[in-house]
Amino acid sequence: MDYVKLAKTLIPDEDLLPLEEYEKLYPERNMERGAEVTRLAPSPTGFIHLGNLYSALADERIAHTTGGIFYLRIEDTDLKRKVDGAVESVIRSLEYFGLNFDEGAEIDSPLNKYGPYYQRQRASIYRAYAKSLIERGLAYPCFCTEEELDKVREKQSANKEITGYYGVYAKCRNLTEEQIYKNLAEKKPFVIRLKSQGNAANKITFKDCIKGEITVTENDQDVVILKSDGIPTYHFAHAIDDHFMRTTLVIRGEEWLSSLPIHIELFSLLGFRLPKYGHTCSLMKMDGEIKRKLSKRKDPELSLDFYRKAGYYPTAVVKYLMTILNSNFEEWARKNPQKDYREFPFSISKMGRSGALFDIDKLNDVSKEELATLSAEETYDFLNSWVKEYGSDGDKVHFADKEYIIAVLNLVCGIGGKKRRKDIVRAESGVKMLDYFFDDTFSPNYCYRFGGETVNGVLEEFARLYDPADDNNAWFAKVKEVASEFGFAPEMSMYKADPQAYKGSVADVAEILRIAVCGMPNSPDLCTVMRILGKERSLNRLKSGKIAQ
RNA sequence: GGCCUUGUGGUCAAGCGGUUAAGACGGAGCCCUCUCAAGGCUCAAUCCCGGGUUCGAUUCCCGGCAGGGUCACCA
Repeated sequence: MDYVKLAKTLIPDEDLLPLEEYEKLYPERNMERGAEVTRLAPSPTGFIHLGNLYSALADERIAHTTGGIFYLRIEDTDLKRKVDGAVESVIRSLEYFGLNFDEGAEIDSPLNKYGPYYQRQRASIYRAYAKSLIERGLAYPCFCTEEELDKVREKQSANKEITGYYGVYAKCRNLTEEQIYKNLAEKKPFVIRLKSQGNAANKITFKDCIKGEITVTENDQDVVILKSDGIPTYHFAHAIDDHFMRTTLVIRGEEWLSSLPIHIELFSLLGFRLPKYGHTCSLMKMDGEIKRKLSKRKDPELSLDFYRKAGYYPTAVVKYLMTILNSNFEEWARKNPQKDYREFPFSISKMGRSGALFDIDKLNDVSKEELATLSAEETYDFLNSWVKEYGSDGDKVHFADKEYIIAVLNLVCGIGGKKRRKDIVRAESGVKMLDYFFDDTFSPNYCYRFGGETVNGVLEEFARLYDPADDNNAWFAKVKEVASEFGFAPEMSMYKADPQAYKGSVADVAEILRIAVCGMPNSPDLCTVMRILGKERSLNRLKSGKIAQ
């Protein structure tokens, strides 16, 4: 068969360059030894999720700890799934979490010499190589319809055979020249399939950077490389792009492991050197008794918006991911509390081999610790940025008074004090816990454990004694005074020694005051709370906290 | 179902022939204390099962079992 003629007929494009030209156009990158080129290659189907961030973080860390390049390529070969604005969203999302691309789609960089970074714009490269494969007798047109393919698949699975287009099932592989041209003349749509040279009986061992040694069987499937619209499939585009973009390390989800043999064959037939691969495990979740992959549809915590809305500090999410990515990260971070996580010697070989359950408790802990490293000013800025985007109108008004909020934060967080409080886990709940510092959001739960006479008496008496000029000691002395007056033990030790002799202890008196002032039995240092609230507001609350009789 | 892959406390996990089997989160308790938070201390809890190999297996081999992934003109 005249393959050259066939190639020309099938791919008549005139804008294709000789293959060597592409090699010259996209030369090997000039980099230090050991520098890795990694990439994030999402399809613009919507919004990226935690799993994407997880693997992007690995990509980014490896590229940037080795002095390499981290770039963005858009896999938009399937236009049915395209969503507008997705690319911008990917970039902005990663940026929010502190990950930046060095080059790629929509990235303004002088490094953009390996583009275009949208696969749709790279059609001619793919077609040039597909054409060459046809010329070499390594690819052929296939006229099978989807219905025919479905039928074959059904038959195969009924016979418990391996499904797919291979061996005797590869009908179009052996079409004669006449049949091909006849089909072409009839304008039958066709795809270009790889004429696989492999044999499924052969095993190949492959070293994955994350999973270690794995054995796979050689590919014998005549996979589609060019779809009927002339656009390549993932497999073909992957081989071409990662070769010409000079990717050294492909990090991708483990769902790709099973198609690795296809890629190995493609790289080999195309004469490209195989990049290194690292297949990441997926983030899992417990669904009742079942452990399963985090799902876009079922699990809101997979969406990155979830973390923004909930007000997780972006670095906290990243650090949480780091703890899963490299389990020695936590220990390192503990030893180097002042260092940026970026200084951590990230290692791909330390990545886990099996899927980790997503652990929100752990995230909360990391987040709490992270927030506790911020100054009052920084905390304000973070909370304020959350309020601007997701807060209520009331929150916005509250946050306009920066001075007041800072005073509150200094107390709530114990900033500047000897003991740092770690109350704020994330912005949403953090902002909410500030509610009682404002009259319009103060919603008390008067859950007193004493009767009206006692409560009202304590409240009235304390209001009479209260002087905002008092320091903590003087303030507490007054609480004790009130305690004695109403039959409570002024010292805990006294109460413990003889509980029967008292109505309760100072702690109970403080609780009464706290419930009146804060609307709940727990709060940070009450004396300071009252000082922040101011005399008038404090006194009002002592008054309105009384039990109606 | 075929193929690939994984199995250490509830979770993330170190350890990779001999260990009192780290650490962190979560849980329980104690201390501190005007409450809460923080902090300090303590405790409970793990090598999937069965065979080998070996003086000795959590570590190596085989077989079960249980998870996970994948079998498209989607990526």
